[in-house]
Amino acid sequence: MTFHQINPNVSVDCVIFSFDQGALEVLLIERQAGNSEIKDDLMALPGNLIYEDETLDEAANRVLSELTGLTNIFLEQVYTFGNPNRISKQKDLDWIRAIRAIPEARVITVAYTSLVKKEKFKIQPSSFAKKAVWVKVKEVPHLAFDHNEILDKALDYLKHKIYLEPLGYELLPDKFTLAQLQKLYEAILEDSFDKRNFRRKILRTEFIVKLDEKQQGVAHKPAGLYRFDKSRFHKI
Amino acid sequence: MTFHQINPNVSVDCVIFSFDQGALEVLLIERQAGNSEIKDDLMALPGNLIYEDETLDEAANRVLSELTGLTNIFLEQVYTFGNPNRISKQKDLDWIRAIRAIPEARVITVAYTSLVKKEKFKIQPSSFAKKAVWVKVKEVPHLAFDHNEILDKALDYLKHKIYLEPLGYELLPDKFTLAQLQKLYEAILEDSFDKRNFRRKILRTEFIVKLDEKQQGVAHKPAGLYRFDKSRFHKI
DNA sequence: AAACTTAGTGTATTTATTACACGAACACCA
DNA sequence: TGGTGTTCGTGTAATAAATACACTAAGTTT
Repeated sequence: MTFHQINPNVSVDCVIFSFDQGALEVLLIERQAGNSEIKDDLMALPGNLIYEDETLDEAANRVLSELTGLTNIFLEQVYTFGNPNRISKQKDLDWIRAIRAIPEARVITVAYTSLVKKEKFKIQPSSFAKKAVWVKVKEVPHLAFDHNEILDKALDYLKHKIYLEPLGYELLPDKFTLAQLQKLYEAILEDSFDKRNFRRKILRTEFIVKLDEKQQGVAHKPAGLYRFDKSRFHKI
Repeated sequence: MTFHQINPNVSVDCVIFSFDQGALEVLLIERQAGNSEIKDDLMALPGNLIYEDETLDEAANRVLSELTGLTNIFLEQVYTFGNPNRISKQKDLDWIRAIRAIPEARVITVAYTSLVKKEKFKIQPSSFAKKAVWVKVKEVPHLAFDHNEILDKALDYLKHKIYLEPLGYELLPDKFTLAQLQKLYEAILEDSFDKRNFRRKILRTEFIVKLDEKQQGVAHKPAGLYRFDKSRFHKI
């Protein structure tokens, strides 16, 4: 175990999305002020101050892993939030005072985002995260700090990104139906599409390959299963 | 004059683009270490540490104005660079040592960008910028710190942005020809287009209005002049 | 075997993209 | 003043993409 110097002015926050039963979800922690007596009922994005000897990308990975147990996630930078009074709610001030070595330091935070297949990662909260939970994006409560604003920015980022990349690859199980994929697009873009047109458009891109397998155990005509072939991606 | 506390860990850098004679240009400063003896031949993006009591956006505006005289520019955040050894060239270290109160502090920098009509702004370098100059993007030399990387990121940002907004508005004179506009698109996207198709596409968007005026003093058939009507913008 | 539920498919219309060439208008010069 | 040089401005045909729209098929449940 080596020691790391903490930079008191810069933090990272992670906005991790997942997709389950037709709804986008985000990973939140219920923060806990170490061994202090602070009882804190605000949820937050996993985030923390960076070390002096790591890059921002590394910090995001480390912090995410420390707070939620998720490792080897491909995180992308979204935006940096640096309002001097982004920490101003009393609950936030109390929490900062309980947990930080230099509680009065101004902190600017760099937001990162990623998409994970929920079932492939076991979340194991640790350190000051009381627990980590998946919350439907549509049901996210009022969060700590400016974390609602950060979440909104990450959602905007997703909307752009889905035009550039086959995002489903990161969010859906390895084998999926076109109906699932369509629901994913609809959830991210907050829109709805005609089934036939969606299929034609998606299959034209050729990064989706039909398998010789069907859904099982559903009380209706079973859907065919597909998988991604990322190498064939061109553009949606 | 009020005093401001400087945050030693966070800076902003500004990537200001302009367009002249068919080429994109970027605003650079030739930095000078205050009253020190340091002779420094690297050019840099205008940038500096932030104050504790200003937002990042405000810092970008202040720093740009202090170093180049440009004021009231609409700056947008692009990306944040936080590699722990982004300051490692000897020239950069020397310069930092000459100019900064805490030269050993790790600095992460938030990059901002904007587009300006060159002829509308007089650049007036001040403080430690020896002078500020417009340099063609294609002819930018090796810059201080990681500023070439920052410039590249801002260029990528522009490429995306031009699909979403009528960028010419910010870069061209109030009255312009369609050939100028086409050259602008070609410069930003590093591509070339068929004249007829470009015109059809651009005019279809309806945010460009034909004026009852022509170019003057050119040794060929004069082109019609157009202006932007931003209110009509929909999408390219 | 009837009812229920979701899967899977085709066509016609409109709109966008691409590829491509020549006469018109002006300044300049001989 | 007429000829040369230069950029301007325009149309059409072919292909590709987007949109709007409804019924039968294949399973499970009762």
